[in-house]
Amino acid sequence: MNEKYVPGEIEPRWQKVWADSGAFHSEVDRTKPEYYVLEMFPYPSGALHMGHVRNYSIGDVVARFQKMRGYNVLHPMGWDAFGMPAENAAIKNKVHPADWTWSNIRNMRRQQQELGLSYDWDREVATCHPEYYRWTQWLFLLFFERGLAYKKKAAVNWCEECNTVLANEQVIDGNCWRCNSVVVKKELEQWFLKITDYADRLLKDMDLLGGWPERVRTMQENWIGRSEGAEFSFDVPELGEKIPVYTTRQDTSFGVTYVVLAPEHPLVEKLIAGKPEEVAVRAFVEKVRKLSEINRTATDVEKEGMFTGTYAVNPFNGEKVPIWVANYVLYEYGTGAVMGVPAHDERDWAFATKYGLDKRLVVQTPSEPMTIATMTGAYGGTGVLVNSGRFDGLENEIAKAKMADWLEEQKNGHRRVTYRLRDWLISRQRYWGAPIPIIYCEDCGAVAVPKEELPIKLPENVRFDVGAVSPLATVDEFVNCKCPKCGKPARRETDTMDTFICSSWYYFRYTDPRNTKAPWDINACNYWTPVDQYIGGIEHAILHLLYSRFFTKVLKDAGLIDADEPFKNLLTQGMVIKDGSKMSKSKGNIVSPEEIVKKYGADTARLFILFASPPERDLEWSDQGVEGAARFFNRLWRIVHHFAETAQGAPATYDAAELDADAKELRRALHTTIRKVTDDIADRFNFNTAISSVMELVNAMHVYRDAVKTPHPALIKETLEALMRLLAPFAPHITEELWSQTGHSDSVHKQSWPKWDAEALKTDSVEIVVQINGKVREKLIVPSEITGAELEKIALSQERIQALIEGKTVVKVIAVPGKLVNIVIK
RNA sequence: GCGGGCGUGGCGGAAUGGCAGACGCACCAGACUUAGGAUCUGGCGGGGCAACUCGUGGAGGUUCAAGUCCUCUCGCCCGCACCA
Repeated sequence: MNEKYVPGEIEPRWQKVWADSGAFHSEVDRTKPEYYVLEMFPYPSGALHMGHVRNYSIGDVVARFQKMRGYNVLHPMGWDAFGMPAENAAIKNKVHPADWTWSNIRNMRRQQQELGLSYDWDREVATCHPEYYRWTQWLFLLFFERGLAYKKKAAVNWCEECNTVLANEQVIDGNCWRCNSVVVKKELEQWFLKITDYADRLLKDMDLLGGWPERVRTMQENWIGRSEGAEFSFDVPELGEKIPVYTTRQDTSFGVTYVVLAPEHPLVEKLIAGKPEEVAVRAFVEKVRKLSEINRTATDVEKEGMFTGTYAVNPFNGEKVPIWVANYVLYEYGTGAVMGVPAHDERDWAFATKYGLDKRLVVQTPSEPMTIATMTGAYGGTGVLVNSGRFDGLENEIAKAKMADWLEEQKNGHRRVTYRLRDWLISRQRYWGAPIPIIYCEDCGAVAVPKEELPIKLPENVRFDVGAVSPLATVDEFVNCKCPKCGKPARRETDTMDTFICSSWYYFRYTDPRNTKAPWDINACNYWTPVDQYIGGIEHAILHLLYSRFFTKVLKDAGLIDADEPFKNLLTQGMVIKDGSKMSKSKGNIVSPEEIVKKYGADTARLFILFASPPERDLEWSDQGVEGAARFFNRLWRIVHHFAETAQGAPATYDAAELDADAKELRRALHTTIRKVTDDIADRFNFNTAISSVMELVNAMHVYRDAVKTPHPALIKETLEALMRLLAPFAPHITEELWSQTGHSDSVHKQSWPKWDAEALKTDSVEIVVQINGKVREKLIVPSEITGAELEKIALSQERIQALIEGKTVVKVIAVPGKLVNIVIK
């Protein structure tokens, strides 16, 4: 047997054995319960970083643990391989994006394999492979057929740096999610997916996501942003026009003192035509439109507006109110026009105050009546309606419903639900993505490419430095084609799809990755999905996780899957931090996983990462902590070797009742650990405490070693075997090696998860704390099965306790068997 | 502004309402050593010689008993944010 633990020798050897034997390959097996564990597939940027290592280490523990528990585990890995960095590399270094991407994949796959992760490599997918994006295109056509993909001209987000449009979800604080440069608005014709059709279901089905962190659910709820209100119109008699407004506070309609439009509103031109205000308003509109999204919408921006010179009529009371244009009204939300109720809306209050507009109180609090004169701001709370004609005296919540009813009766308006969520802009003016399979024909319009012609492959010889147009537009052989409907010469769509489309369905593809007839076999897919445990970073809380939910619902409607939701349970891992901030190249605080593996081994890297922090929390990297993990393995190695001979040939069973006190104690420690590790992994993913309890077990083995001359062979055998199995999901190599060295011919990873014996957890005696008024005053060792009444008697008879309660009145005694006695005295 | 989360030793972090600080790191002392950055043993929240006492951001409360439950409050992080 080897005297020293040399991970560099052990790890590659076992990795090869596992790969050669197909140890982690899985197939549909209906005799077993299935478990699908998935880590978010990476972008092949070049090399793994510690965040990846953390992500995969967590997933691997879950996968290996569930496998040992008897589940048929699906644990795949792949590549989110389309995207900008490959194209930027092409421009900068004159490498083809495909070459750059595939070489990165090779390198990162090797790094993953060196971590000993239990992936089924037979199921690997890469979104840039034609056999993958063929189905991305097929799915696009499915959306197109179902009326869920459409093209429209709109003011869209444009990143000057990336030379492409962005989805709303990809604009973070007014900046591009990728390159962080300022996003501008451009009027362009683009492809959208109708995610808004699913807004309500995306919201409602949040109930099915009990296994998701509260935080992520709330973020999605906020993003979808549902609000209930009413839409109705103000007449503009002099023009014969109507101005529809959207409000959630129709109960305050009698408090309207002005109406205000977004500068982009198409009615503005008509309203100002021929008025003295015309020139000034037009200049104002131009000024506002030029502002970037962030400058336009920040709450601290001063509210500015102008009177249009025209008036509108409030349908509730027939009153004439001035029509304004203001920078704080968003054209994209609601109807792009708002009723101004200064008394009951903070923004309106500020605006009315600034421009001297009227304020009228219509919701009153009868207990402490307010007046406009004494109010210092808008009142947004509940109350009773006043100054509201026939609605006077109603509770405002009731008035809301009554006034909506009235609008509907008058046919001048209706209830309306509005969402903040916008349709998903998915076309990109870039090369390295899945081409949108649409052909434009002069006669037939936008026509779907016939499915049998998929994939529409990316041409290889393309110039990438063409600026703000899609590189594909410059390739004539690609662009020119025939209309599938009428056969006339036609042009291909030259935009590619947002990479988030590719990643919205990859977890379904894993269930049947080599299917050439369909994106997946329905039966295989339904066997494995939904994903039982998904693991990844919080940065995808909205983007990827919302898009995937949307895709899943559409695919369910199309009959391609049974699941309502893609990911049953979600674990959002924390970041890896060093010196107080996230590891990044620019901060120069990167620790290379490859170097750590080289120096200490994969097991040590994994153990440290799992031990240092619970998975959801940020993890502070510590070189000394890694040393500690390595030290633990050396200690483990030595104690296993110390006992190996004792265990050799020991009987498989023994009579626990015959054990001496030291042996009993070791056995108790062992079974306590089995229970703790099992619960920690299964119930709460607290790998850090699971590992610490294994460390305690190893400490207990040292104590046993020092305490006895002749260790109990069968107990030692039981302990070693359980120890190896408990640690196997965390440290697959060293446990496999020690398992083999202690005379086992099969893999430790094929063993079943150890079970604890409840009988072994029992102790003959327990320590009881005796408190007086909640303060610990004495500790006793008593037989474990002692009752509360007996406990109380013993506690009170203690000399020390006697002395302390001398002369006082014992008010009450609480005795908790196995725990404590609390004596309350006065 | 709205929503979510987090505040515990020098550090990472433990604690079904029941001995606060498990486990590990760092540190200190000792052993073995020519040597140790290997290993082993012991110590390690503050104050106090001790008995004891204070201590989980702060202030109240519930309870025999609170890091844990409730109310208020302070600080930090994250998300959304002129969404009508």
